[in-house]
Amino acid sequence: MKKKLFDIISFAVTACTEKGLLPAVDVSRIEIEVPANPEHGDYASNVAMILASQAKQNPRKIAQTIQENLSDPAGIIEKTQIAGPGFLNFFIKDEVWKQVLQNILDQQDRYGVLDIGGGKKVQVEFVSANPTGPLHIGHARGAVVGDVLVNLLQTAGYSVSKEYYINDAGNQMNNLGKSVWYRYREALGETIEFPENCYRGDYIKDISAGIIKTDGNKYLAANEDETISYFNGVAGGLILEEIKQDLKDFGVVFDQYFSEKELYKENGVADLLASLQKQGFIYSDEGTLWFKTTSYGDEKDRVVIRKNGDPTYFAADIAYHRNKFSRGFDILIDIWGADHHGYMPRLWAAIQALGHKKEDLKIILVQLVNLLRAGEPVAMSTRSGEFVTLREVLDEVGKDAARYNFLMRRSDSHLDFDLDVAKKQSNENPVYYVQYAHARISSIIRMAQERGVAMPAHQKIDAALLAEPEEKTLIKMMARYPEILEGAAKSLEVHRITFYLNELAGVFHSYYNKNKVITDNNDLTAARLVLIDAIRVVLANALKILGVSAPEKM
RNA sequence: GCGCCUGUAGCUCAGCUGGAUAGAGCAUCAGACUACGAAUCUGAGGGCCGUAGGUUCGAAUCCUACCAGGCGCACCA
Repeated sequence: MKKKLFDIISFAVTACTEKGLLPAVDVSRIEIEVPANPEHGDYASNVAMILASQAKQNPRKIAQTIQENLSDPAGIIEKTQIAGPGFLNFFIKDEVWKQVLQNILDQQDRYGVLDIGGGKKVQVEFVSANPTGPLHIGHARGAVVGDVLVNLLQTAGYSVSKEYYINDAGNQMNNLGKSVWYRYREALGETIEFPENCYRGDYIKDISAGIIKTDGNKYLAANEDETISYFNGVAGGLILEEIKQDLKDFGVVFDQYFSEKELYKENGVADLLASLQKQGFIYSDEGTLWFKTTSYGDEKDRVVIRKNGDPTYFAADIAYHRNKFSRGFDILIDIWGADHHGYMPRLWAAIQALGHKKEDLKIILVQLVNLLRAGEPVAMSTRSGEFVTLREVLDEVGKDAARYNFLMRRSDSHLDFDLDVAKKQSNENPVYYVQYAHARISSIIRMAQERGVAMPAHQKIDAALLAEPEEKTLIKMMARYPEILEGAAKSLEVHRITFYLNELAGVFHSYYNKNKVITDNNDLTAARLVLIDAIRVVLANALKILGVSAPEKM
């Protein structure tokens, strides 16, 4: 709809220019928006105000000139008006709005599918937690945001792949093996002073107990380094499997798990660094290799090879991102916890050195979750083993409520997650509000069938009967659903869908309380059944993007 | 000290990338089931959009400086 109006307006502006009424002007900056106040029309454009400075004329006068030169071959405009400082307001004919009901019910679950992505290949990398312990509630937010973003971009016409980067080549993994090793010896009777940098969670004890069960105490006599390295692999594998299962139950299934170790195969990292050094992006200083990230705006250069010869995490990450691009992705999206924000400039520097544009790597920061219990902050740390796992939240709050909860806020705003409130599973939880609307509609349709009123063919209803204000509002809101998705996809802001859903459900509930769907008037009943069926489709489509179920009964 | 994020109703947050009279939910108060599902609805109160300047037809939104909170500032990941 916006697009149609944009064409009409720019056509009119061109006509004015040709007639010499307006100088040649740039039309690209004009905007078409939905006014907050319905008295201002269905859509409003700021053309005249934008053009005012270019054309050096009074905006209201320009608006009038444009208004007089509008042509509307498809006949969608009921009337136009000039208002305020020079807005050009458009009122769309009722018949045009009613047409969206047909569109929705013709397209069903395809309604809202867009082609703005043009099939471009996008990769979204998220969660990517080290397999040193189970996922906790802090990881859950990033998991949901990433998963929903993928769904959204797919709906918008991108070809999207979701990837989990397994950070399994560094010190932390070694500490994991060590932790298991200490617990192993402890379980076999030794008294152990547990080191500071080891993981203390109970899951470590479970893993060592498992090893004892199958292999007994034979590692006590074995080479310690080899044993730790072996335990490391065992523990990492087990934990990763658990992570995958937790994510799956949370509705998140990755297309690809990528191990950091892959990058080191066939000297991959070293070769890349050598070639970058040849190009002058890397220099050596007393046995340390530095990447010149400052030449791309970072505040200081960064080490890639330490004095002791070991590559840094950053070195591997450069190789990783080159690997991603080499797989043919046009756009990369990384989702990080906001505490890593300081890392952004150096990674952008790296991909630019590799010949890519900064815009080709988008980084979404997800603020950390502030965990509360009855209003009191809860300290969390993987190392100490004090944390609330994703699994616990899933078991107690449920997938739908947990996911919806994380989608209620912009990702870069801080989020308080109060366990006592979330676990209550009360109607304070907004997810039920939306699901209830869907269940209610399903129930009405069921009821109609029980009373012998079949769902009418949507092409045959008399849409003019839908004359209640709420009915018009509902239809217009549904017509805007694709525009909401487009805005969310372009800005990578998934929370917009959530807010849209709340609003749509709200208008429906209000409508429901004022009007009966099943009435004595057969034509009216038919029209209203079609209306609510369309609402049901839109609710279900949007909920599907969020990965939240649309129940027919609750 | 430097950098990033945030500051909007008592609380938790939106505000469509600069638009018309700043909106929801929760909480408070007053109402609505012999009606397709009351997990719902109707109404009321509640605001110096952190502060001060600037940009322009127009600012919660953009710029600058302060203030407050969070997070970073490793040859950790």
